[in-house]
Amino acid sequence: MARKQITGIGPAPTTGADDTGCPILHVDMDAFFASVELLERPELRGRPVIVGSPAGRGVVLSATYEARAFGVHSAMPMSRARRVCPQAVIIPPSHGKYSEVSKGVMEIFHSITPLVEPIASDEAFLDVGGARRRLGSPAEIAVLVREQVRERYGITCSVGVAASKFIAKLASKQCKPNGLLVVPADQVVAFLHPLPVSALWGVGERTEQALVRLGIRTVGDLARVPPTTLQRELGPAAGGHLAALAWGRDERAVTVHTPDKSIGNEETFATDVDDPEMIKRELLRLSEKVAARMRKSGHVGRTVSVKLRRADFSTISRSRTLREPTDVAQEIYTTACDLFDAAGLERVRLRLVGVRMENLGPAETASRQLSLGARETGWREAEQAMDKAIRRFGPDAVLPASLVRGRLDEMEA
DNA sequence: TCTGGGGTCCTGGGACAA
DNA sequence: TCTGTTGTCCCAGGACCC
Repeated sequence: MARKQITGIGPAPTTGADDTGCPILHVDMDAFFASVELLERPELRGRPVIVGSPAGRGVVLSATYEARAFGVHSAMPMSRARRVCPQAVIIPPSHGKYSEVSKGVMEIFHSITPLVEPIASDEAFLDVGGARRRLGSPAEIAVLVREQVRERYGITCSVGVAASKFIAKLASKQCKPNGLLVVPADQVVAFLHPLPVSALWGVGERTEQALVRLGIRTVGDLARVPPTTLQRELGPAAGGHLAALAWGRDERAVTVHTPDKSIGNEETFATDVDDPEMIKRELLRLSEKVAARMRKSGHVGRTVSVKLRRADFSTISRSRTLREPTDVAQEIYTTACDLFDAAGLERVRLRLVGVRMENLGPAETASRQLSLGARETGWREAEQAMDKAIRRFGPDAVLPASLVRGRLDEMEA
């Protein structure tokens, strides 16, 4: 889903350009969540529609182009979106629906090439180098993808075609909505250099400010700065990365599978909370959620990380690496509570808490270590039994006692 | 005027071992 | 035995992505 607002003007959208040596497609669904919602509510077509939570502290997840015309964009606080576009129809998100459509769209991509790298529910890179003989040139394949997505799901997408992932991604962004843009290999620099520096991957608000302070506003400006200067100003990794991107150099291949590095959940309270008991109850709920996801995906993790955001939005994190990897909620929860206690934030108003497991590995490893007698508490078996009950009877079938108590408190209140 | 949730990656500092 | 160097791991924080 497009988050960055790219304002630079690229070349006119084209499908007749030379696509020799341009095997990479970046496919990006247009206003994906909003488009999916309009499938069920066609009467809203042509009207400003915002997908996001109508109550509480939320942000815009997706908005139709009619809403964007008023300045609404993804990640904007809902309160502000309502203010700038009061006539917008607001629809609460239904993630299940979006992942259904996303799954189907990814199937279309896989019918074209096995080299598909999903980067979000609504976008993916495709390497179509091996599909030319069967399906035609990359630009022809891009046309085919767009037709198939529209025919099967009635929603539009934009496709960038280029020699590298980075240029293909910029191209799809430039031709939105409902466009197709080929950037020929010999025109990469001409395409790239007029763009604002914020168009580059890795340049967010902070880095843009730092670059503007150096008098760098466009990618062309950036390209003229010696890489050593960029590395000094932005650090060795970011500086080197941007120096390469400014000349269109991006060697990354389309990667079909990247292993998960962490699994976590976080929750923003409806109102700020300073009651340690309530915060720990939330830590338990999040630990249960994270552990269940880990067991479902066959992961164990060694590092427990807790995120705490104060009412003023300042955020701290604390982590601890365990002796043995785990997927047991009770162990995660105990560690999370220790970390919370040690942070010294009792009676500090918090707006968000999060629990994350890092240092992931396959669960078989942990089972082997357990069978060697490393740790036998019975919690793992109990939680596996809980998983079974939940699969059979639904998410509320089994709850830890303290969470049941919390719910009763909420009901009484 | 207010800022979700799920992630990845990088940096820098401290501890520790070789 | 002490000191300096280097590499690795751990931890905290921040920037960035969708």
